[in-house]
Amino acid sequence: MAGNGSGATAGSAAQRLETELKRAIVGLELRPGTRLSESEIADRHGVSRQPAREALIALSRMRLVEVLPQRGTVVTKISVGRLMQARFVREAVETAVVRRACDAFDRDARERIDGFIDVQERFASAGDHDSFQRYDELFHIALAEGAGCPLAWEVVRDIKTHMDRLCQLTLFDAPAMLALVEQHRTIIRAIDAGDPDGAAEAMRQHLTEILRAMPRVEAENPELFE
Amino acid sequence: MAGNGSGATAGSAAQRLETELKRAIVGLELRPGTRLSESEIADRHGVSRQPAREALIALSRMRLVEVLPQRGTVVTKISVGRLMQARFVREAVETAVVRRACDAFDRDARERIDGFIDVQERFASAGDHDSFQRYDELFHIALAEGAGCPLAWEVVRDIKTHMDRLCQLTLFDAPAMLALVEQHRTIIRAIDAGDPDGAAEAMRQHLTEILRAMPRVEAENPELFE
DNA sequence: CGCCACAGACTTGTATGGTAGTGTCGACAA
DNA sequence: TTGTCGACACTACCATACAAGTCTGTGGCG
Repeated sequence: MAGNGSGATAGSAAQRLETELKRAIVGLELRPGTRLSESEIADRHGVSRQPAREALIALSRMRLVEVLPQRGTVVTKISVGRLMQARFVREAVETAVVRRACDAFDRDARERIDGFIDVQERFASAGDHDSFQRYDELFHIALAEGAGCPLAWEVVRDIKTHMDRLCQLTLFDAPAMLALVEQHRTIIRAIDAGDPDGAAEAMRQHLTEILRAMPRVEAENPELFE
Repeated sequence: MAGNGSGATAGSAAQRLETELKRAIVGLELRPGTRLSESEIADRHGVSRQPAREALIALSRMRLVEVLPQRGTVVTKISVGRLMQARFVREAVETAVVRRACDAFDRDARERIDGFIDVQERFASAGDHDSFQRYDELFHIALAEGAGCPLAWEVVRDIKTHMDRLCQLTLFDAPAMLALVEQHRTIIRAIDAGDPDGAAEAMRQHLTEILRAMPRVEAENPELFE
């Protein structure tokens, strides 16, 4: 209850550590290749080794870190190949979601989305990259929920995490972010119009756009890629 | 190396426990609603509570169990709604996979598949449900790998696990299993013919078929559903 | 007879000590 | 100089002990 300015104190220490480490990895405070250790993380966060261990195991499940038994744990490097596969899977799921959304879309979710887009547009104009990404996530969550398939979001979530890590390097400027917001609007317009093909195509372009800068980013930061 | 006849002794105790528990849950030896406990599992398998705990956490991530803090852990009941969503997501991913397979398909994987289907057909004729499912899994793995998207399988795997649990209740007879094998052949034929729409439609029907018995199964075993 | 309080036996969560395995670095011999 | 061997420091992994919360059953009271 005491105002958690930002560090949401989730239930268990393990979960808190997990979200905190995830944030740090996606935000590139922990750069790919960084060596971690249960003990160090535990000490640094003032908890025991057990929660730290469980957090690292969770992160290894979503391939944000790689734990090498009896050797150590490292932050996984960005893999172009895996990101291409990730985009492929995400495109398959999210285009299917928007297609379904054209048939039937939950009204509450539909209204929420308008608000999300508006707020996201403001953050985009302000160049607030982190808040922009937070509302981007809310948009895609509401899309899945509105289409009646929250499970789709659970599948997409981990994939999006990796894409977000790349986006941290892409350093979108305000116009680029505004363009992405406009793509969200295009998707929603197609859904409202009941145009499945148009919605799917808009989503496809949206996801393609996000990774377009990958070659440049890789050329500029080869040490972060594998 | 040394032939692991069946009880594949994976690396860590936690992982061994996880696969063993997963097998037991999918095989309905641990029925939905069963109460578990870290201590009991640890004792029963002759290890400490820690590996048992990690295994349960892993299973809770894929929603095979639900752990209620300070209260207990239960095997999740089968949810019709979630299974419908699961089919939706799986259909989205796997139809995309077969479409891509029509463009380019790895030759080694292609050859492996023929073998898988033949073996699976034999198990189907023999009415060996477990082995049938094992080769069904190998088929879908090879499909994803052959299409160059092993990540797609990782996404589908957990979903398929839940569908497999339902299939355990469906009690396919030999003709039904042979029909499913024939659907596999239809998918492959469409891929060989370079017919994306045909392949996708065949996959769609295949996945629809699997869940067709769900209403009957739910009516016969209401206590296993939520 | 019905209801409430309390005690005990559970549960998961956390902390800590000990173990086996791996890479590293330095001494030593060819 | 180079190749080899050995002690050491470090890791994740496992076992055990403790803490905190929840349900249950029971006994006393109204």
